[in-house]
Amino acid sequence: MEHRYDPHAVEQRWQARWDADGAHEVRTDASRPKFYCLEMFPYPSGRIHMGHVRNYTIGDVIARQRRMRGFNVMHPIGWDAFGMPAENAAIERGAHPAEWTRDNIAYMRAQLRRMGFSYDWRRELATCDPGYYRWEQRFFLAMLERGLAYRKKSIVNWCERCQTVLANEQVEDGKCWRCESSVRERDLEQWFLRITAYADELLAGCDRLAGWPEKVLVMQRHWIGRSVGAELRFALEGREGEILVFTTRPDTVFGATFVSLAVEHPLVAALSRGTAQEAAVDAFVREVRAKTPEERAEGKDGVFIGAYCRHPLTGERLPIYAASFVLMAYGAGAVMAVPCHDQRDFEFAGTHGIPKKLVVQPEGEPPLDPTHMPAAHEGPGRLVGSGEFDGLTSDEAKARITAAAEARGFGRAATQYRLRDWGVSRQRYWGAPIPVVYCDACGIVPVPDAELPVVLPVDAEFTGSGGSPLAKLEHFVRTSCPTCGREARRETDTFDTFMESSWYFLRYTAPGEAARAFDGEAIRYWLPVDQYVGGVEHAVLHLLYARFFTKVLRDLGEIPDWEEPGESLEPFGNLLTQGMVIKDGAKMSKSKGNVVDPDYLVERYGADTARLFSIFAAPPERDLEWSDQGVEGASRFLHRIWRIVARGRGWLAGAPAAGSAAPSADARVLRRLTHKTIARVTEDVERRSHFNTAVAAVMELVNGYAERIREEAPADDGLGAAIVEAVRVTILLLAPFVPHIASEIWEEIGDGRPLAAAPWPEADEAALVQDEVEMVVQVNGKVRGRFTAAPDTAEDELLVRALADPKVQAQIAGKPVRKTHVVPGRLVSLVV
RNA sequence: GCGAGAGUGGCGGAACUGGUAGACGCACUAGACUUAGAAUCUAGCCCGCUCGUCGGAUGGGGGUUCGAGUCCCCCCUCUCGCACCA
Repeated sequence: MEHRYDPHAVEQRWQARWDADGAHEVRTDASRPKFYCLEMFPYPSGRIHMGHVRNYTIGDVIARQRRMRGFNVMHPIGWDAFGMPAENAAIERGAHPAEWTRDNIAYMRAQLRRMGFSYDWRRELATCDPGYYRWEQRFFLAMLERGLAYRKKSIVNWCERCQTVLANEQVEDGKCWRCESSVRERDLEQWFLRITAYADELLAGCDRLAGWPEKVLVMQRHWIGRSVGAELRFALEGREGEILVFTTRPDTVFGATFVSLAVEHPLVAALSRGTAQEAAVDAFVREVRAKTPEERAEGKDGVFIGAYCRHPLTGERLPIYAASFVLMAYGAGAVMAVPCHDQRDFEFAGTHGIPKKLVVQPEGEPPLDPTHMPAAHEGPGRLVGSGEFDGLTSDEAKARITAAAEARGFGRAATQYRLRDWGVSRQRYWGAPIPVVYCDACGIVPVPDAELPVVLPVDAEFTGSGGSPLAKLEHFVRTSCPTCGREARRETDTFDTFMESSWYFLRYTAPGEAARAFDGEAIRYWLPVDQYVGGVEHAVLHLLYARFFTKVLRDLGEIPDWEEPGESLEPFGNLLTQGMVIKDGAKMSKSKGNVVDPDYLVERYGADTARLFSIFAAPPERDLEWSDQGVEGASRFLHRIWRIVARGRGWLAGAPAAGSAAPSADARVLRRLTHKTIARVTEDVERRSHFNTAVAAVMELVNGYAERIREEAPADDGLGAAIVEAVRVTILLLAPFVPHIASEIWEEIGDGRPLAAAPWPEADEAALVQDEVEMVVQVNGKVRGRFTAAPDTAEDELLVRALADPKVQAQIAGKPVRKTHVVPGRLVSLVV
């Protein structure tokens, strides 16, 4: 052991040793309990950033601690290697996306190794590898066969800058989630995955995810957005046909005084044609469709389309409007408008002079007057003006009116979701090719399994304009139809990269398998992921898609079901969403110029300091404010431990003296601190995931014995033994956080076994027992005195001792004590 | 607007089920060591004063309780998510 702590020498030495020993390689072993610890894999952007350091340190602490606990721990890493930055680099710098990605992976892999993360590197995978995405192509074709993948022309979110389509989840505030430019609507033929078919299971599964943050579950439930109501049909007046609407308020149907259609609704053009309104409707539709989604969200505009429909129950004539706020993509793209009981319809009716009809009267309130209501009444109540349904509560009426609609043939119960099917086509090069062929004679033809993978060709040109480079590659596009053999065209779109990240955690269980996607035995053993760690920004995107994919793969028979029969199959048992790394009040980003490079940290202080700082500065789920001085503090703590141990190495390394018959009070106090610390750290790491307080507890322990370690052993043998125990425990408890320095010190003063084989310490209950506890005496709620007593002192006795305190007597001042509370081991409370 | 979370020293943060508020770290102050500095060690470090085992203090106001940072009600501020989903 060197006199002075040299992090680089220590870290290189142990990293080399772990590699040589295959220390973190794991195999499926049914005889041992498993623990699957996973962090969200990185996009190989070039270099790791502090967010990665934090994310992967948290995961590594958990992985290493569970290993010490005896679990067979799988801790894998890989690369989310497809995506637009690689293509942009090609356009800007001429580097091929494949080379750019490969070089980035090489650099970042070296960075992760220098951090000392305990990955099983044999399981490493990159999603741009054809050996990976070929399975995805097969899953897609299986989905196609089952109708879970389909092609349709639809209005899509188009990002001009990225020249591609975006899923709804990738549009934030009307802007592209990656480049933040405005998104426009565009009509395109796209491939979709039928995630809506799994809406109910995805929703039900949320209730079983007890190990997820409530906030993420709330976001997912809201995103799925299940609403129960009815579909009702309103017959057109004077011609064949009807308007289908979805409503969650069938109880208010008698209050409908008009019907609103989305401007994209086919009946808008059809019904207005030839009427006096035709020109006005055309102009309005053009105006609205030219708007960006956020512009469109501003007002509640609309126009009468010159046609009427009939109320299904009263036969009344209702005008039909086209309205900007009605969404074609939700429900039937049409709504029955009930001004008195829906605020949007209320406002719309006001500006267009449409009558309002009250049909729900809130109970226990004076009757509402539709002509003087300041706002719609959207709450419940009893029905009025609704014929045979008058007097029913809203809830009763919902059921009765829906039943009536069904019986009379103008509607039925229906459920709608906010969730839309997942559009997976991207007009980009650097992604997995979609394995289908278009044949003039046979239509859409899947690429036969034997011809998979459809490999992404390397010889594309990257100009940055004119759409996908793949479409310009004749030798790729021109192919023959697998069915009829005639000339055909390949699909030139590639998959959304969220496809690859939706199943990588399954592939880690059998990374080298060339003949099949998964090994069922391995899946059954390792899944679900016991702890998943990643950024909250994926609360709906990645985490919803991955849950969906897991269920689909089960239904396709690709993976076994590891849950109880009838339960939703969930991939991630526990989820920890870590906060962002902040500097000067803002997220670290190149554009803000507030980035701290992990390489600099590791060079200057070493990986253990970088790890310790990112753990200690804040609890994991909260944002972490960067602090140069905080890093200094972390480094100082490691140097301090080194120094303390180096000072006492002469006697600390010897075998601990067996506990002498009657240890001194000093020794007992230190032993108690040691075992209290074990209990606290274990609780913080395993149950609370409060790694910052776990480290603080170890620091307290060190403070408790540091000054007693001199070059010479203390004269008190019992104390010497207690110190040796305390130091060893310190190193064991720190091992998951700062594994290099812990290994080095353990080699010097450990119990002879390698640290890798040392178990996590167990708190000794007997050592925790206190001889005496400090009792507090409160008078009228204020602390007025203290005394010490044995923890098992009787309550009567404690009361007597409390009253004997002169300070307490002074406060009581002869007044009668009206009430007493004794909490043994804590306090005596007196009221006068 | 709706939903979720959070407001504690100069700073990051502790206080888990109501029981000594401010653990741990940073910064700061004084002292020791040193030619000097760095490093290290020792002590102090919420505010106030009449310097006491004193008074006040966990965004503001009220309540429950012997006792509230913690529970309940009202208000203020901040962060995040969703925002015409019929």
